[in-house]
Amino acid sequence: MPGKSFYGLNALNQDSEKRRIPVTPMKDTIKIMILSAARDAHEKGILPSRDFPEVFLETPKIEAHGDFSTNFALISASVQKMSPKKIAEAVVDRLEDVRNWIESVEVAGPGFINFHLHPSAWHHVLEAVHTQGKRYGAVDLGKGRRIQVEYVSSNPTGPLHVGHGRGAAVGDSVANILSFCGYDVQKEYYINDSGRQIETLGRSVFLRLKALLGDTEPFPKECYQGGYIRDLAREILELKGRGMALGPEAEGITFCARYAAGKITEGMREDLVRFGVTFDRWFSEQSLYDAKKVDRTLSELKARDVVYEKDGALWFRTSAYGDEKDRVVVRNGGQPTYFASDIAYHRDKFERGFEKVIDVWGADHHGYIPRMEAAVEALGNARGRFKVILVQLVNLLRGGLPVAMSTRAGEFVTLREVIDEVGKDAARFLFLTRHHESPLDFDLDLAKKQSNENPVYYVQYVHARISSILKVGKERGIEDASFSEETASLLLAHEEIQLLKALSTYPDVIRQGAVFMEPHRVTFYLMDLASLFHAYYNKHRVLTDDPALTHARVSLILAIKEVIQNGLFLLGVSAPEKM
RNA sequence: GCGCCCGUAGCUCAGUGGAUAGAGCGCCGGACUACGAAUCCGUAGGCCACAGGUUCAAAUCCUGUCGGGCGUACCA
Repeated sequence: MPGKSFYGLNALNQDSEKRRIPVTPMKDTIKIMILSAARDAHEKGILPSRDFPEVFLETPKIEAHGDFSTNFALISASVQKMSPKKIAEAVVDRLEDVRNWIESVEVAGPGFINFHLHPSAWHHVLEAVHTQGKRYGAVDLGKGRRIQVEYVSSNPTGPLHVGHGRGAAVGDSVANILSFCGYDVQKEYYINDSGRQIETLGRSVFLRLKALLGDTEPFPKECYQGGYIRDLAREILELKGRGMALGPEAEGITFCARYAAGKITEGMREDLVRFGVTFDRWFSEQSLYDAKKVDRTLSELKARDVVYEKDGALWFRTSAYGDEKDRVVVRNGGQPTYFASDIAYHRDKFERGFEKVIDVWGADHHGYIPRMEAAVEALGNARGRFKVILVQLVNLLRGGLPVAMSTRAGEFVTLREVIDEVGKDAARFLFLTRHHESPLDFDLDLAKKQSNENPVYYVQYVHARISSILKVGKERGIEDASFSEETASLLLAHEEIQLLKALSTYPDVIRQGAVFMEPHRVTFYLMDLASLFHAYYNKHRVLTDDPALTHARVSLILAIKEVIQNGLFLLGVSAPEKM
């Protein structure tokens, strides 16, 4: 116990030590200032209650309201039974500006406390970015805890289309952000390589195969219509000869199903690699059956007494866990439903030791969420350990007009085609320019445009531009761009302070992106930062006649480059040196 | 019918209860003999769908209404 307080004193008293730990974001430091001022006011008997709310510090939209502002006094009013203004004044009177950051503090409006900081306060941000480098913004939320993100998981019955691309972009970026924030993340793809759909796939290919040999039987509507089915049939014909089509149907279908599913899965894997998405594991549904895990799951459900028989089928009492009705897990006839294997799959995930399990689903599956949550809970896992991220659909446009897509007719624009046409970077970035639950118009023509209409290049251009400046700088003999307190203090232009402020909020953006699992926050942040940089660039020269100022500015743009690169990486987008 | 998501500038969208609601695009007018003009600067544009409620404070939370999307299978 004595050690603890000693440590605290020690850390506060040594000025030089203090300077070496600018790692604490500015906001936290100011929050602590406010709290200790409030405590002090309480001890002096000015504030009656010692029950203080959490301090929210925000950056006001209006510059006249300061660099930071807090509603602390307002939300304390009811507890303290005092007017917000009086509380605010009591706090302001006792603020101890240990780091000498504060230029002025004022009580404004109904009781806001507004902080105006010295420009020098912001220079520490630059130090933080330089010392932390690639780790800048990496708030440790996960502390090494294991989390799994499962995404795409498209059935191997046809190629990936644009909608899957959005799911891939969102899932992959969420996984990246969580990983950056200290979680031990596993990226997984679930392959539905079993059941009725796969049988239909096999039948489709088998029938096309027979047709190749002159069979005139009409092709059923419920079969997969796409041209890729014929291609697969041709491959099989080449591989196995005519015997396959003429032999027993059941065997033919089974072979075709397995062959087609394997081929299609392989194709999806290749498309995803081109898209910059790689998984740690591809998990086969069939493997659950092979390992008897579906059976064992059903036994466990029986043991837990959450299933019952009715009309010859086995029902899961999901309604007892918030679902609107009970669901069948084994059909009349003994066939397990997909729900059964999904339960087994999620049981397996938790058995593998993940503390949290995230599924990224298309919005058309949202009706499935309550039953899956019910299942997870019925198996003894706390509700919060399972989360579904819903991704809304994508409307594909070309020049503002919708591109006709019909999955059933087999006419759709594949993800592969989109990547080939607009490029991986543009596609991934644009998929992340919306909240994932908001529908997205994806315009192929716009995605290709190398103009201000296309935000990808706007952000990447910052990186290329800075790289270019650094190159020129190097030619002029500027080698050292490391942080230095003396030169950093020369960064006093309004645009420079704005950039430093923007850099200081990056950790917050990342934290929110991780907590809410919303990568679009990073996208928007990057566009804002890019905008500030471009404005700065057009107004000020980085490479000047003044060596000290040049050094300061080079170290500033280096920090911007670092953050841009880092943010783009989290989105799965490259940061080019040249464009 | 019931459930979920959405309704914010002409268009596409941000906005975890805070002060005067923000971007981009589009329109119009400007800025390169200097580090990359894929850039920048300047105007204009709003009953945050509507009506109540909660509170010091609501685009944000609650209830209802209207409009759009999706779901509501012994399909996935």
